[in-house]
Amino acid sequence: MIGDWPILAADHPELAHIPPALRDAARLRAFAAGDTLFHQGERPKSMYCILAGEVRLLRRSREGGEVILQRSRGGFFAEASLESKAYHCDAEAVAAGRLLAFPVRAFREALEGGAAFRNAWMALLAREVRTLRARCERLSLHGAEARILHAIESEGKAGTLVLAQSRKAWAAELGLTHEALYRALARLQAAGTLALDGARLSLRQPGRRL
Amino acid sequence: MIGDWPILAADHPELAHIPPALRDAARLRAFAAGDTLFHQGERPKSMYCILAGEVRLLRRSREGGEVILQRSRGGFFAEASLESKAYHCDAEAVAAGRLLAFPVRAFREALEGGAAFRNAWMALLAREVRTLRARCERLSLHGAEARILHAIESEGKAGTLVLAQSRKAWAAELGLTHEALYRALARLQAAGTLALDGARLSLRQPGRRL
DNA sequence: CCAATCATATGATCGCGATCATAACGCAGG
DNA sequence: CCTGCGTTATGATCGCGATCATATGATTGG
Repeated sequence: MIGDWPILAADHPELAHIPPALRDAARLRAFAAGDTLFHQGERPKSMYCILAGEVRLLRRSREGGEVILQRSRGGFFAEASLESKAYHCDAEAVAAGRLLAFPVRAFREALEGGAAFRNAWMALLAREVRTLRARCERLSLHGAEARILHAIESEGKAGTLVLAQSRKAWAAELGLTHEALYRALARLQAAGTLALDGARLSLRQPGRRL
Repeated sequence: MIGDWPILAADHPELAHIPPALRDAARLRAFAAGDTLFHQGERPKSMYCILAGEVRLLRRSREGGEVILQRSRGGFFAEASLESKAYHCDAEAVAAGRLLAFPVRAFREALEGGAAFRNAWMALLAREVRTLRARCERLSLHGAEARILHAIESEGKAGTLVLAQSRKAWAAELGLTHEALYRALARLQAAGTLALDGARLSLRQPGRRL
């Protein structure tokens, strides 16, 4: 049982609608880099929510091939394990951190039990789908500048995006090396397309005089 | 009201769990290339499921910038519109086709009304999230061959993937030009890594004698 | 308070994939 | 049957981003 829930929920909005019963069933756990959270083939016993650190879902083929299916640096992951009888991949921590483990049974009961939590969960999934689809479109653009502009227009508000992470980490999310990102940002700024102010990226509409 | 529902459901598995009441509220509609299904700012009145054709969700900025948020060639899209008060983007048809329109109100009532449909909907969203996350990881790989192998390992069964589309269309999904895909496939086949048989792509584990 | 580490740059080189061009092939429709 | 279109190829060229290297500023921790 977790004492400082309000503090947790403040930092992690996805926890906001967790009902008390499920909250009481949750367990806080720390993990180290290299830890394995679960193995392919096991039956899902918990639903996990990453609070800090980084976890990867990966599938190993017999020949040693390793395929990363997801990289999570926060929030729920492996949401489909709620319904599935067995994991289809391994979960390995890349960087130490903390997570919340919700027993699958309690999670399902919470979903059955209250419309509020259920709707919040469906909304969370639907938002995630929307974000991911936009990210896929962005990643299938060629050229660093196109991806940057796409990100600002699709994830920012009114042409302004405030980064919640380092530019280096953002580069990885954009499918670029950090060098390519730095250079593209410099080019866009030099061209007057973009205004940079720390974590704040603002589009400056061309042809608009100040 | 739609007469040939069983035929539709056979071709579109995502329709399998739609309850009778919602089924009766659905409307079948044809659209042409260039048609606009909805505009940014409008209140969502329907939940759409594409049966044929292609629809794009896009956001237009004042400066004429156009950002594609999603490209749908089948299945539900804009799932988040169930909860939101207004669309955040336009929906435009790129290729003529047909869609099912479910009134939002009826859809929500169906979700409230029966656990079976609700669970099927949540499972559908969770599966979509999983697929999309894997696709994002794939698109952030550099190199055509790496993306091909990732796709086979993550979407195929036992090292074999059967394409449901043309290779050219698959190239777009992999974020590659068709030329790059053809060449990479030829290279992988020449190297003995991959066996090609029409729409069938099979990994041949290196070192394994037949 | 200094050392270590990481983020932020920027330069030089090289390889891969985008792009443009051309061609064989299969398939559908007139 | 032949025509036309889309898919499957393959060749040649070029530009962008990956990679390796180096340097400075910021942050953290001992």
